[in-house]
Amino acid sequence: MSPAPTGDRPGYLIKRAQQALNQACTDRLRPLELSMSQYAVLRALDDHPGASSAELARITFVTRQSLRDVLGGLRSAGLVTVAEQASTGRARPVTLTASGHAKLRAAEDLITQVELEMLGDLSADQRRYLAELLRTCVENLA
Amino acid sequence: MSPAPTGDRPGYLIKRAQQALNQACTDRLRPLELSMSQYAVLRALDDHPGASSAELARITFVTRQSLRDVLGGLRSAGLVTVAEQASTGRARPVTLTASGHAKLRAAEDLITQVELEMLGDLSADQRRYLAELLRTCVENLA
DNA sequence: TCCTGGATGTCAAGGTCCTTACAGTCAGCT
DNA sequence: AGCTGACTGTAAGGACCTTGACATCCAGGA
Repeated sequence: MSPAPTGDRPGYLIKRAQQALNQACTDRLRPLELSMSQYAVLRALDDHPGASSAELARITFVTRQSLRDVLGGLRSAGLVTVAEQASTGRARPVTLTASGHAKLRAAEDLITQVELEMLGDLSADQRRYLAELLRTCVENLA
Repeated sequence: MSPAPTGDRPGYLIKRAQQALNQACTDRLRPLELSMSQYAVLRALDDHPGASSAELARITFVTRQSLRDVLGGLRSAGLVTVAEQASTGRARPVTLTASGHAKLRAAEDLITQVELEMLGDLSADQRRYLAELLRTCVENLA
């Protein structure tokens, strides 16, 4: 039994797809001066208003320390604000600013378009099935 | 038309799957003192013996500069050697050492196992279909 | 022959992410 | 009250990746 060729392995294909998608999104987001990491945090913040840094880290599946780096950029860009006072414990709520909201909406349009291009002429059934298979993969690894 | 929930978007799922797979592989490779980036280069080098640094960069879809960083680690770990003399132009062939080969074989076994876990009880048809859909996505973005 | 374009290697700087480590805060239990 | 454990924020250092820039080498055409 010879192993499958590199280009046919599921791991390679998933990495490859994510790489291509990330590249395409990064390119589209460049005019907005927004990185994919920053976009992910804005998105998480929109879904969970007032979340703390640690919460955002869990939501985006990175460490608190990584998120701190990204949050610094978002703060200095004026897209988010961090409360001075902790709500509970040491956790300080982070909130989107008006320009943060605007930037997010603009970014979402671009990202949505890239996703549509990626899916191309796949049928609704195929799209659902792809999502289903990927969810299964994630669950199997958890 | 409200946009799809974040967790249902294809982009999110692909990123999520890659993140989970990468995490699992990184954990398994830790005992070997080998990173996923290093594994990718060893694999590319096994498929393309004597490739130059720039060639390896193209194969692994990163920049020459990125590959240089990874190659430094592989060199100091004694897993690869870089020819002193350029073969043509400035391109110097990189080759796997004996311990590089051994390390790669050990790593491949671990990675293969992780991939099998990820696919779980998916049928052969489902696996082929997943690969097919991912390939289509990559092509649509190219 | 010259010289222009393409490819390669390299340096520098910045962004994102990780591990390891430490300090402050709170809830629950003794 | 005092302690312990869990959570949060912070810091330092390293790995990986990017863009931009520069020098070198080779092939092909004016």
